[in-house]
Amino acid sequence: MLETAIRKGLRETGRRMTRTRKAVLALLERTHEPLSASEIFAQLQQAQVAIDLVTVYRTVNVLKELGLVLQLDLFQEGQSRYELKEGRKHHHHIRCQICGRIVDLLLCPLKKLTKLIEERTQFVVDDHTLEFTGFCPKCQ
Amino acid sequence: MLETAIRKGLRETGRRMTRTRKAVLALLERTHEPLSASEIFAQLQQAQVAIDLVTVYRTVNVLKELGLVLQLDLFQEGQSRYELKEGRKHHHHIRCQICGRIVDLLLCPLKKLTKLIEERTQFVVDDHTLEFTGFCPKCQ
DNA sequence: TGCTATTTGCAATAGACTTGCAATAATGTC
DNA sequence: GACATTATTGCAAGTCTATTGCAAATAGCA
Repeated sequence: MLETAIRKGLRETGRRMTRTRKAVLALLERTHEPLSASEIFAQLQQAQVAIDLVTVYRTVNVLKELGLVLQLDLFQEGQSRYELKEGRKHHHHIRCQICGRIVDLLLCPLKKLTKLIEERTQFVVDDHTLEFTGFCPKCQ
Repeated sequence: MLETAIRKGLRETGRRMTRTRKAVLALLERTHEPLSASEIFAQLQQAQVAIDLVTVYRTVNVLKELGLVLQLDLFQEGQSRYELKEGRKHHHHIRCQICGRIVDLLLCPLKKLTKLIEERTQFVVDDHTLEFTGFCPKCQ
């Protein structure tokens, strides 16, 4: 179970498993799209979980620090989204400009490119974002 | 000269060439890194150009609408940057996490990938971001 | 030069996210 | 299981980026 593994990570960094952390984790676990802080807040409110938006921000940041959650900044959305890492492979996303639906792209073509960039620029590449926008089948 | 071409684009959309638009354009023309609104504001202040930050935002938005300027959202920077398009090829960037230096990557490997994504997801792909972070030679 | 519509600056506002602090709750110890 | 310690929460306030309303200034044309 996910919760037990996470409890361990929390304890190791002097942190505690709390009602609100459980709730955020459970929500991310049952949701199959990356969620923004305000979406997490709204969904938990609807599920009768008492939580403050501030706590949502603090929670996703803790989960990010523990390496359990990934922060995404999609193309010109103006807010971050969060998704559970939980054994998932590195991947990217495409978002529909009309309905906002986000679909995972289970591929990353950038290993070779990263090497090329390191050679050309003498940078050490640390991370990258690659996000697409477009129009989904329903909205075309 | 760039200004004459731009004056035309402005007139065609019922707009005017103004002191502040000239100043922003000239700054972007002589700068070789994408600039944020607050950087444009600060640099113009230093150059004794009287301009309000609001006007900077409005100006870059107009230039974007005219297709003269590109808006970039680099990886987790929390602000947009703008660069002159002016006959430049589509390209991407890498930013140093230490000193913030931004270097152009004069390549884009995504044509084939875009096609593949369209086949797999049935989306029509409209745009993409691809930005790298890392450590530049001086900061390693 | 003068007229009119566009643009500007200022103040106020919006939205995402963070911080300070007192109150609350989770964990280890007895 | 109760207690003490320390992390966490909620609330209010603050920060930062960006936008909007409106009166005053100014570009472009006759």
